[in-house]
Amino acid sequence: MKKITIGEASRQSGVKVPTIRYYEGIGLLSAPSRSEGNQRSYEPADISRLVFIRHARELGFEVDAIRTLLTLQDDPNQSCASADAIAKARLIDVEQRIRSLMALKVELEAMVAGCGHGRVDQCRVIEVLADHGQCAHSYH
Amino acid sequence: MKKITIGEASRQSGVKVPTIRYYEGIGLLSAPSRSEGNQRSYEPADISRLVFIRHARELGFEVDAIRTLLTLQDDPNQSCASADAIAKARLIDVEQRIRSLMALKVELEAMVAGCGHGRVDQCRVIEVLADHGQCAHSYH
DNA sequence: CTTGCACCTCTAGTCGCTAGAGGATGTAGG
DNA sequence: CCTACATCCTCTAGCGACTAGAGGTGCAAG
Repeated sequence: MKKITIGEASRQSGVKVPTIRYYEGIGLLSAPSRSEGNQRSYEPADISRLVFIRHARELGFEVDAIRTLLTLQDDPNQSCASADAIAKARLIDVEQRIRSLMALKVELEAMVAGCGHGRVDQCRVIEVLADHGQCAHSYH
Repeated sequence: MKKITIGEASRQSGVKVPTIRYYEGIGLLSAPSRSEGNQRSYEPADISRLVFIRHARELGFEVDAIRTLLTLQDDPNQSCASADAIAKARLIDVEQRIRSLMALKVELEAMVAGCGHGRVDQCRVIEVLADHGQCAHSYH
């Protein structure tokens, strides 16, 4: 039952101090009790919640999605269909992003390979950017 | 020498009208001449510049990087080493992003596959987020 | 001449934080 | 007990790259 300060909570959860306060402000984390001197005092459950949030953020889930996931976590009797849907949507998004980035990689490689370190008027980087028709791929 | 309105410039360049004004505001695009009635009047060169900007943005270049690329384009006597460096940095960034996203994809796939559409207390999505140790990869 | 769309400027909002000011509290050493 | 210093508090403003909306003007077709 020892009190966990915000700094300690930050160290244990890996979430920065101002970010913890920010999460409280937007209602992702409920306001903890306060010490005599008005300092936040966290409990182990809050640390778990912060780890959950951090992990979800690292996986690219938006704050709104995390809010939904957290309400699901709080009530384990619900169907997990929502959580499943959120994860699936995120997966589709990630797959799309990977495809775009792969195409982009090809294009950048061609740009860099084409650049002979001469003057700008022979530079493929500039040329490709100026004229979309030069693109290796026209995915965008 | 017909005047190109901002709407027409938008259609031809693929850059939205408010975004064109925004680019003017941040100095990416110089302020065009105005009509009698104070309406912006663009020239073909402006459209090219907008296409250049749009293309670079789609490739993920930041506005600051584009600013540099544009000054290079304006003065073709310079060495293209800067443009080359910008493109190379971007390539490295893209490769890193692809690696992260691939690892993330694996993790999301495991989550979604593990979800039996039952109740939340058996849901792998929630479980994995709550306990980092469950991760397929610990890259983050 | 009116209708209605496109244009104008300006401000404020988006997202997920991050930085800094200016002050209070808590703790360790002397 | 005093001082020094880290940590905490609240509040506001800033980031990047736009986007949305209010409130008003210009212009072209019917």
